[in-house]
Amino acid sequence: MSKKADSKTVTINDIARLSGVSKKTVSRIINNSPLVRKDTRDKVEALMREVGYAPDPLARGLAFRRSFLIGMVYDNPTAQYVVDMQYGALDALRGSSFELVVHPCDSRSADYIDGVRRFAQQHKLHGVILVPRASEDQALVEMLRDIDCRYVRIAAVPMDDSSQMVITHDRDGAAEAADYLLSLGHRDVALITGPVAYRSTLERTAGFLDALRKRGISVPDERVVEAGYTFESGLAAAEKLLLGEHRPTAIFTGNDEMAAGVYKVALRAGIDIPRELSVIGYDDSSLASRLSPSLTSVRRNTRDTGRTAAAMLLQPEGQGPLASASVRPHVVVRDSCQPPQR
Amino acid sequence: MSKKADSKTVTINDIARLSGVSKKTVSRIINNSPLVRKDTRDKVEALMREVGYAPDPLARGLAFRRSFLIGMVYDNPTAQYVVDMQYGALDALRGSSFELVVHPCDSRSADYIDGVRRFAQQHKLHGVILVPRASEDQALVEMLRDIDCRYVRIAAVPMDDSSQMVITHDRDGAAEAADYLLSLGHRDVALITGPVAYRSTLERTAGFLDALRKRGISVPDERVVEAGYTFESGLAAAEKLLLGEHRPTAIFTGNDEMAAGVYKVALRAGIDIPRELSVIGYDDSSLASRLSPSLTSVRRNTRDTGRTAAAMLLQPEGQGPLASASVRPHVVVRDSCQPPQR
DNA sequence: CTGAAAGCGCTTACAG
DNA sequence: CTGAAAGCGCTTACAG
Repeated sequence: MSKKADSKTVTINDIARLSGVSKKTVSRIINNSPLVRKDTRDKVEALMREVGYAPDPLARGLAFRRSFLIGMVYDNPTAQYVVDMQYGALDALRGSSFELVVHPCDSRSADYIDGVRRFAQQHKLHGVILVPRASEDQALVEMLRDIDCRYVRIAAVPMDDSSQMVITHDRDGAAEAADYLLSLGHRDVALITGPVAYRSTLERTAGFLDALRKRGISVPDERVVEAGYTFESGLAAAEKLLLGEHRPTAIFTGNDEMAAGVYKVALRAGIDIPRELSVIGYDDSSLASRLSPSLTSVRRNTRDTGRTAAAMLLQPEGQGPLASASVRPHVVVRDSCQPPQR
Repeated sequence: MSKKADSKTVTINDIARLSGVSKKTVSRIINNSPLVRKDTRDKVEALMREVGYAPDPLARGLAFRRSFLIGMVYDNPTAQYVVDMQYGALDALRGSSFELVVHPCDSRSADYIDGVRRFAQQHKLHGVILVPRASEDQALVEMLRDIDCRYVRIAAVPMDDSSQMVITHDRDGAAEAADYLLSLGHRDVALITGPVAYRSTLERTAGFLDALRKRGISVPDERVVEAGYTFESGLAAAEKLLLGEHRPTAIFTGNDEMAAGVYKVALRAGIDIPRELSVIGYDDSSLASRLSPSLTSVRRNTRDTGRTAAAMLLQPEGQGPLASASVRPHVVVRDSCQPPQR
C-alpha cells in the first residue's frame, strides 16, 4: 500500500536518474520530439511503463503556460444533445492526457462573454469547443482570439477558417426531410421553425423550402410558424397550424421537442398521426422513439460532431485540418409519416 | 490590446511589489489566512481587483499537489439526469476557482476503476462526485481512499460517513407514489422495477410495496416485473403486465423511460391512459410532460443533489457536513392517473 | 542527439 | 502579523 502510494510520486527526475539520461531527454520523449535516438527512447519508455510514470499535467501546464483541459461552451440546448456532444469529445480525448471541462452559459445574459473569458484565461485552457448557438456569436469568438485561446466552432455553415470549423450541413438535412415528405405524396406541408436568431433555423428553413420549391411547391407564409425550439413553443405553434380551417397534411419541425408539442395538440384535437397528419422532426433525439407513434426525424450525428471538434483541437498547431471537418445529417424513418389521405 | 494582454500576465510578484508587501503575505490573502492585518488585506485586495489579478490555478495546484478540478463520475444514466447533475454541481462551483471535469464510465467494463484512478490521480483532482450507480460500487470507493482522493457519494441510503454522502431517499419517493395511487382508490397495482443490482431499485421497490402493505394491500409476485431502466425494457415489462388475462388498474415504473414503454404498449393494445390504466413514473424528467397524456412522476430534485454534493467537496477538510446533506423526492401530479373504473 | 541552468507562479516549512 | 529561501514537476532557451 505505501509502496503503491510511493510509486505514484515518481517524477521526471526519477525516470532520468533510473534510465541514466538527462531530465531534458525524458522531457523530449514525453513530448514526442524527434531529437531522441530510437534506442534511448525505447529504453526510457519501457521504464516509464514499468514504474507507471505519467507526467504531471499541472507542472507541464505551468511550464507550457497552457493546461491540458479542453472546454466545452454551450448555451442551453437539449440535454440529449449536450450529453452526446460531451461523449463525442471524450471519445477523441480518450488516451490523451486531456480532460473535458464543461461550461454551460446563457448568451442572453450581459456578462456571459466575460464568464467564458475568465474560464478560458484563468485555467489557461488548451482550447474550447463552441457549440451552437454560442458558436454563432462573433463577439465571443473575437474575445477568444483576443486572449489567444484556440477554439473550434460547430455550426450549420462555414463561418471561420476551415481548421476551426465543424460544419453540420443543416440545410441538407432539412432538404432530405422535404424530399421524404414529397416522396410520400405530400403537397400541403407546414413548418415550425426555431428562433430566427439561430443560424440552424435559417438553414433548416431554407433547406426545406428550397427543396419544395425545386419541385414546384411553394409554402404560404401562414404555413411557416416561428417557435423557440422548446416543447411549449412547439405546442403553441401547432395550435396555430392545426386548429384552423385548413390544416396541412404534414408538418416538419425544427427539432424533436417541438414535434412532441405537435403530437400533444393532435391528440387533443383528435387528429390521428400518421393517418391524418404526418410529422417529421429534427435531431433524432431519444425522445423520437419514446413518442407514440415513434417519430421520423433527421439524425444529426452529434457524437461524431463532438469527436471531430475535439480531435481538431488536439492537432498540433499549424497542422492542416482533418480530412472531413463536416458531418452529414440524414432522415431516420419511423412511424410518424405516411402518404396523405385523399 | 497589448495592454490588455499584459494586464493578464500579472503575477503574485507584481501584486507584492506594487502593494509593498511580501509575496507570502499576498499568498496568505489569496488563501484566506487569518494571519493578515485587516488593513493590509484590504489594501492588497483592492489592488488585485484593480489590476484584475487572479492566481494561476496551475501554479497553485502544483504547489498544493492538488488541482482546482472537481470530477463527476457517472455510469450511463439518462441524459437529462446527467445534465441536471452537472448544472447543480456548477451552481455550487460558480464564483470559486474550481471547474467541473466530466468522466462518464461503464461499470460493467473490467478496467473502469483503473480509468477513474488515472483520471483522479493524474490530474490530482480536488475531489470527485460519484453518481449512482458508480456511487454504489464499494471497490471504486476503496480505490479512491487508497489514492487519498476526496469524494462525495450520491445514493438512496447512507453508505458512508455522513460528510461524504448525499442521500436521495428513494424509499420515501416511492412510498409517496403508492400513497397517491391508494388515495385515488387503486387496489390492483403493478410495479416495473429497475435492475435489482441497483440500490435505487431496491429502495423504490421496498418503499412502494411497504406503503401498500401498511394499508393491507399485498402485491402478488407476478405483478412485480424487473426491467432495466431503459425504454425498451419497460416496453417488454409492460407487455407482460398488460397483455394477459387480468391487468392491473395502475402501474408504477422505476423511472420515466420505462413509463414511456408502458404508454406505447397501452396505445397499441387500445388501453386508454388514464381512463383504463393509471401510470406513475419516477424522475420527473422532461419526458414526463412530452408524453401524452403528460406523466405523473416522482421528482428527484437532481440539480439540488448535484449542488449539495459539490458544495460538500468545497468545504475545508475536517469541517463538519452541511446541515442538509439529503434531498427529498415528491410526487408531481399530471394527467396520467385517475380513479380506477368500476 | 544530449545536458546544466533558469524559470513557469505559486506554497510550505522555518524564522523572526 | 510578516518575510527570504527552497521547492512543487515540468519546459524553454542556450550550449555543446
